[in-house]
Amino acid sequence: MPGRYQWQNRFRENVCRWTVPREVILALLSRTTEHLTAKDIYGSLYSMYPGIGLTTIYRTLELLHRLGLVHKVAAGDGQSRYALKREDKGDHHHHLICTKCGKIVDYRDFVQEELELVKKTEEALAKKHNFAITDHNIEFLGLCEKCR
Amino acid sequence: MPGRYQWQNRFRENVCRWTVPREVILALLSRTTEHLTAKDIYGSLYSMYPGIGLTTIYRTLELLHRLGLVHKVAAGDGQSRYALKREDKGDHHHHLICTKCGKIVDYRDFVQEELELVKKTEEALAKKHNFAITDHNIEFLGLCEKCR
DNA sequence: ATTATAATTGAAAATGATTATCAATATCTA
DNA sequence: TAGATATTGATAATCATTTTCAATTATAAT
Ligand SMILES: [Mn+2]
Ligand SMILES: [Mn+2]
Ligand SMILES: [Zn+2]
Ligand SMILES: [Zn+2]
Repeated sequence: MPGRYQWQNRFRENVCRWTVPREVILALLSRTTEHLTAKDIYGSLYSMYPGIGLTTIYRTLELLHRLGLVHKVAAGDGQSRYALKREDKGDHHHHLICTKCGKIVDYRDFVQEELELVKKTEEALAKKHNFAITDHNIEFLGLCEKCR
Repeated sequence: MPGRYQWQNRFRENVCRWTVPREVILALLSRTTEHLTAKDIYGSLYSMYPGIGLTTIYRTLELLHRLGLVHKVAAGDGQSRYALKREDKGDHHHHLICTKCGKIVDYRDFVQEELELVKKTEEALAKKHNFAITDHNIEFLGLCEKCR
């Protein structure tokens, strides 16, 4: 349980309670580097925690997203996918997405170069269009090995 | 009607018929630079063409996307938005997206630099992960002037 | 021009992901 | 420990998009 105490604190700051479903969902997310759908999570948790509600999973993921603990990615196949943000600074990455099956691959090649460009662009755009920019996506779309 | 004949030909090549709904939808898309939802289109067309079905709009947009005539963008607010691809080479652009209201702003600043990096990254990733890459997205997310 | 074929349309119903409701329960604070 | 209130899970509701299917229309062949 990597950041368990940090998580608890983050929750308390926001008047959120530390509950079993939340702990179990965070634990699952921290055990994988994959990008999971709500249903993926529901399925994985079922053996350890039958009775957990899909609704709770959606609510928890939304909360974690609001607290900035997870990334939420739209793979274009209709469902959202979630992955835990790692505290590790060098973890920033971008995505390669299969538009057929929704698979998401993290990549870190050239990310440093991309980030420099992103920073420059972001500043210019924020000013020019009066946007409060909070995030960016760089993603390549196509068909994965299995789906092509 | 900018590319009307090109469109007709593109349709014929694909055993697709040139119909009134398709012409009207393309005409509408070619009159604006905005990114429209299926419902936006349905609403705009209603006066000129009452009786058009929302289903037909979805089907046509999907077809246009398959033929490579429109961009399909997921603004993260649940609906997809569509914009006609311009034949003009210099039209390539990336997006600034409001996560609250779904507004999409095209930007062309720094796009040249971005494209060089994109090209390099795309080649490396395609080889490394055995993906057939067909497209890319570079988007900045945040709140627009009205929504912040 | 007429006809035959197959693509297209639109209404209605179905789907599938996500959200809202609400009574029961669990967590936290004092 | 007890009370205040945040959270849960079952259920129903939304909402965008798809599917079905009989009627209509565009195109190719006569
Ligand atoms: Mn990722
Ligand atoms: Mn655009
Ligand atoms: Zn795939
Ligand atoms: Zn906005």
